[in-house]
Amino acid sequence: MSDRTDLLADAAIHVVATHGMRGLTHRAVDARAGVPQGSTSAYFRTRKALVEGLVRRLADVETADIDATRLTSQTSDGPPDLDRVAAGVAALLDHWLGAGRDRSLARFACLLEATHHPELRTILAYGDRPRAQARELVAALGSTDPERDGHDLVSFVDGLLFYRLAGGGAAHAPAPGTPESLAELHRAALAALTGVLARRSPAR
Amino acid sequence: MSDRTDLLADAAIHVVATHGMRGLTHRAVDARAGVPQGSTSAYFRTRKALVEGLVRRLADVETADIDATRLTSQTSDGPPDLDRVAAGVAALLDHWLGAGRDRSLARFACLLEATHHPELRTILAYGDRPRAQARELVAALGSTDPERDGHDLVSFVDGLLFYRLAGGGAAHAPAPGTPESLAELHRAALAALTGVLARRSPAR
DNA sequence: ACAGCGATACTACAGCTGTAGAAGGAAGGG
DNA sequence: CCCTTCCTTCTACAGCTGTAGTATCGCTGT
Repeated sequence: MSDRTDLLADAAIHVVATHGMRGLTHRAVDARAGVPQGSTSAYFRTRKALVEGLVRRLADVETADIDATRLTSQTSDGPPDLDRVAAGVAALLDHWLGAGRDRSLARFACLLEATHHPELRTILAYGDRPRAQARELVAALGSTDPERDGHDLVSFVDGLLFYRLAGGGAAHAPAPGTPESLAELHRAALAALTGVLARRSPAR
Repeated sequence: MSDRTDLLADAAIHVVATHGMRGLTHRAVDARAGVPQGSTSAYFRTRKALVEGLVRRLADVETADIDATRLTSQTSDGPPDLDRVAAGVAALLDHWLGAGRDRSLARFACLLEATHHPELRTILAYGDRPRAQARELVAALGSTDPERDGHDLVSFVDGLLFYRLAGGGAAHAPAPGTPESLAELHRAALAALTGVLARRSPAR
């Protein structure tokens, strides 16, 4: 994929994050990317192609993000520890809420879209990386059924993310990037992990 | 609100569920509702009004749903029991995945939309009923901080719902309405409750 | 220098969408 | 019986969107 393609796809992600799928038009992307009108239309001849390009880019960037955050082997000395894992999850969540906010919003929008466009779904699975990591994580923490527990963990974490992005009031939502946010997310992540792993040990 | 308005709003909900926010046009609603072209445009003069009508209807119907499912005092004899509460949550989830699927999808789409339209957010809070119930629930189960725990519970449950509607593969997803589905959801709900309440008792 | 070529930029146009206003028609009061 | 009033249906139209075709530019190798 060329340089221009990525630039446009990134602009498209921002457009979706700020104006929703409805706002995603060739011209809006041109405007956002600061390129002459018609460029997006030239690179992505149809709207379907544009959406697919956007999703593909999303998958690329977020997969890299996830890989960069080695949750388990982070400072690989010592045995896996619930608290440390929760801190890792919290850091990732904080990133998705702060710097990665646009991408998170775009991702949720695309997931919804994927409901009636199965081909998007497979791209948005991110090569199974999130779930693989979740499995790895719960397995390391002693899960008796990593497949199921990993699945649950991902769903809880995504729920947390969605809820803070678009759901509840701002009651329990300190600004991302701050220590308070990290502490809050750490607590919530711990709750998620605890619930998921409850059938192994009665938790701390 | 008149009879016609509700009919149109319901059609709009279905349109959003099947074609996304992007597919929500006056004419698409006309078609879906089986009314002559122009009707929707007459009842909801602008698109903004249409979306607001849709959201208001969503709030009405779903609030009724929630109120109908008295999770706590359901067969109010006996003390509140984690397992029984989980069963109640599972029943609600199953309803949202099955009969209420369209409404759930529309709700998520609107929540995303509400990110840049705050006035929708307040309507979609459903008069705080879901969170109030969650608070009530965790309080009855002995939470030391019902506000926070209720918040977490709602986010976990919504995550579960989103994930099964639009997220993961069909691995752990039996058809709604079946006993398997209820059992699966019961298990997941129990995990959510356990995690949220972990700091009170080390759970069953 | 220049022909060829790929990448980029521009333009055209058909169809869709949002919106408003006019026309038609049933219900109720006098 | 007719007039008024409200509800419903129809029509018009401006602007936006998706798409494809044409023009322009800059580089490459010869």
